[in-house]
Amino acid sequence: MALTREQVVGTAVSVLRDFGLADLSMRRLARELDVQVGALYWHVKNKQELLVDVAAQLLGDIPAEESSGQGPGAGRSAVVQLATAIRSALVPVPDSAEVVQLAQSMQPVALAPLTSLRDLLEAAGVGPGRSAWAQHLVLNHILGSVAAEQERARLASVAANDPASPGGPPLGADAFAWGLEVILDGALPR
Amino acid sequence: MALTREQVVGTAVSVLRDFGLADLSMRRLARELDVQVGALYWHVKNKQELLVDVAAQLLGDIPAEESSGQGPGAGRSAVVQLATAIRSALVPVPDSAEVVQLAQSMQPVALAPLTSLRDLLEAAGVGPGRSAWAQHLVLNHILGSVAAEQERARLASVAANDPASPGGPPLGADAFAWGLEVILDGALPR
DNA sequence: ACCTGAACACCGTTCAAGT
DNA sequence: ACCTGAACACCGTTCAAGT
Repeated sequence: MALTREQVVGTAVSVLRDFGLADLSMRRLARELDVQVGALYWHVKNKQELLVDVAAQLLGDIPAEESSGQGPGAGRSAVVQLATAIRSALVPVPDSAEVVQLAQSMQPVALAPLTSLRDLLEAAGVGPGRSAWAQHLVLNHILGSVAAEQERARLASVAANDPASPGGPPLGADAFAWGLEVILDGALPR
Repeated sequence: MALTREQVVGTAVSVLRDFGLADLSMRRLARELDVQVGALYWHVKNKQELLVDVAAQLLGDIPAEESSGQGPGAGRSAVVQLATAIRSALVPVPDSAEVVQLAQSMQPVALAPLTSLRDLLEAAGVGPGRSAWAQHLVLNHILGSVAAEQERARLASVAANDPASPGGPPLGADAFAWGLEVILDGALPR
């Protein structure tokens, strides 16, 4: 049976999930699919385009809008919910922040949850001229937090039984939540 | 005359500045220095360690502390000043955000201006338990803004005379300043 | 339409051997 | 102490040729 683009993307996602971006090479992918490298280039233009699809799949399971009722603070809590969902989807996948950042810069509208984030921010009361800025502010916080947490995990697994702990205090879900509140406190009408 | 580590780092910085991270290979560096690749490894443990030094040099010219008087808002404006200085140092150097992020994750205390940023935030009134979180929040904003702006510049220079402008509204110094104010509004006592 | 085989032009890192 | 020469084990991408 013929190879499909979905198989290529799916295998790329699972290599990323299990081994990280450093191991996600076109040649490794071809080996995993029992195929020659050149075959991949019939289904995919190049590695960058493949990574855009990988990012889309990582964010694909996130509910699109989530209308969260009315009343004061409803818009704000919808933003918190979506941002937290994005973070949760990325945290378990190594180097996912890097992949999403690359995809976002190459195809600014290809990732639905990220444009949905901008809409929710606008609905929550950030000025219309500021919604793209606010979107980037929140997104940089998400991706930065995820990258930092994964880096910490990577160092911990390398250090293992190293008695000298690597300096920094633990960042995590609580640091992320705090930063998100700070941003929304400053960006939304109080 | 013998090659020095300073020469290696300095040449790496100038290749980064002129051609970007994709062109900053150990082999390219060796060619630029009229030397065999292996020679570099006598002066530098590996490429990652070299990039940490590159990041340090990029941030090296930034004034360390800048005591900005007393009175209300003095601490806050010192934070704004330092964050803006860091942004200004990185914006003209392609891929500098990536390099600094890598260096920061490998050697959390090696980059003086970044720890100085944390101290200023603490002095400006962010809770002592929150200063590391606030440092990361501001740093993610700086690096994310710089990366976005450089990516925009890269696309613009590739597109050149492409009539279809690439979607996103312009981000820049004003978007950065807005985001910084938002963060400080939320993080500092009002 | 879909894939193989093979090439092109690269990488980072190591290390015996030279001076 | 400092560097060369050469190798090892990789990369992404292209493309004639096969089926």
